Amino acid sequence: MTSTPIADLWPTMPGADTRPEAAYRLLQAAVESFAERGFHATTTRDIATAAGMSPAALYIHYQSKAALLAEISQAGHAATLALVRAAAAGGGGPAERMRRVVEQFTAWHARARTVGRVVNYELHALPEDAYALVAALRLDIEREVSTLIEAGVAAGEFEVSEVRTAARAVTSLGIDVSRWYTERSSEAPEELGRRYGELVLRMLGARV
Amino acid sequence: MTSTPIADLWPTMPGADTRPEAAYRLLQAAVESFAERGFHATTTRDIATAAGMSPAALYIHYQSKAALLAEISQAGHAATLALVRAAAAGGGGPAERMRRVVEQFTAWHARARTVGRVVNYELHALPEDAYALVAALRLDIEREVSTLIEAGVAAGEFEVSEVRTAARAVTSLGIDVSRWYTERSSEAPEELGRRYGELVLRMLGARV
DNA sequence: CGGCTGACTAAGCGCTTGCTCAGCATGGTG
DNA sequence: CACCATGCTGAGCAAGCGCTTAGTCAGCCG
Repeated sequence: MTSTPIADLWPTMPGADTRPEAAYRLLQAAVESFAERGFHATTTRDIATAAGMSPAALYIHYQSKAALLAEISQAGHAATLALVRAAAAGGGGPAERMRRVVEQFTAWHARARTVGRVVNYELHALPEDAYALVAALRLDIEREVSTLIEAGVAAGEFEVSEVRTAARAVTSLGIDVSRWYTERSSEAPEELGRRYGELVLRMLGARV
Repeated sequence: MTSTPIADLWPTMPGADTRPEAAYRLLQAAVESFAERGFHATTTRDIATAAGMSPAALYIHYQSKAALLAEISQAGHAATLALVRAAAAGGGGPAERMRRVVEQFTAWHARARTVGRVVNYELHALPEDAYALVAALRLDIEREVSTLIEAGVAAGEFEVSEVRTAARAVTSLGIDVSRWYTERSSEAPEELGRRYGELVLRMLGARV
């Protein structure tokens, strides 16, 4: 509810955004419902009612209930990958860049936890072609983290025995935030990000 | 499939286990289905067929589909809590005990990943009374970890700024293993446990 | 103004769902 | 032998599902 609205995930470039406002409302309602009850427990009537329409109106804007999920999942994954790439590409050494990645990755999963839940826990409900697309994006995110860890090891800033396991642990920590974080959590997303950044750097053997 | 069968979660004390074999088969089939497709996407026909029976036979052994889920979730949580308590209660200092907890907690979520998925990701589908019971068990697990961290800080073995956040991170790492671990994962559950134990100790500021 | 278009609804179709029930085979007991 | 409890099946019910269809209506263009 107070989490980042879905509309923030779509590019708002002038002219590029011709989607009718009703389609956004449906998307937002779908995110909320899928996150709370899961894809299969959500009915098209739930989504349509929450968006203030009749069930039939949904099919004017989307081909199916699964198409809604696919759109949410793809946009969510694309946004996450962009966030990680931007954080990793900034200035500084590997440790500084890793801290930035974890801070933002974690904060995103806390702030956009409803989208995050759909993105991370409704993969199995995706149609096969949408799944393939999304799986590639997930691999890219993991690779970005792995590359950063390798850079840190090469620079002598990290001490890691198994890069893949460490990369798994780092992304895993962030992803799981979307499972347990609630609006009643005591830490603000940014504060949680800072703390997780600290924990991860120590985990990677960086002198902090 | 090659993950720990559900039967291992029930006590096999002589005399205490009067459950008919067919009930175990249903339980096992339900775990497999719930883990793969989720509770709501699984039909009673799926479960019954996988157990080699007609749909009606299910209702001789369990009151409802939800009762099957409740049984799985409660047994799974109870087993996890027992595992954590046993690992934490063994000999050694806080660091040694924490290493043991993480090793076993992690290995369990890898080995029993199908049960783990149901336990961690189908909570929302539980009837209210079963949910309350299970939520209490989850709190106990988290408290066990928090207490151990506090002991480590008091003994000067850990250096942690926020105990609750650190405890969240530790349990979070283990839980998320059940999401991504597959039988094709390169590391055996025990090896993954050892690596995660190492990472967590460094995260907690222990000199290792 | 008439004609058209695109967003929307009321009604409901075909199908699947969780669950029920009457009845059948089996095996132990008197 | 009769009797019955146990474990199960085949058939099927009521409810709810995703999605379709026929039709309404506001707004724009000439």
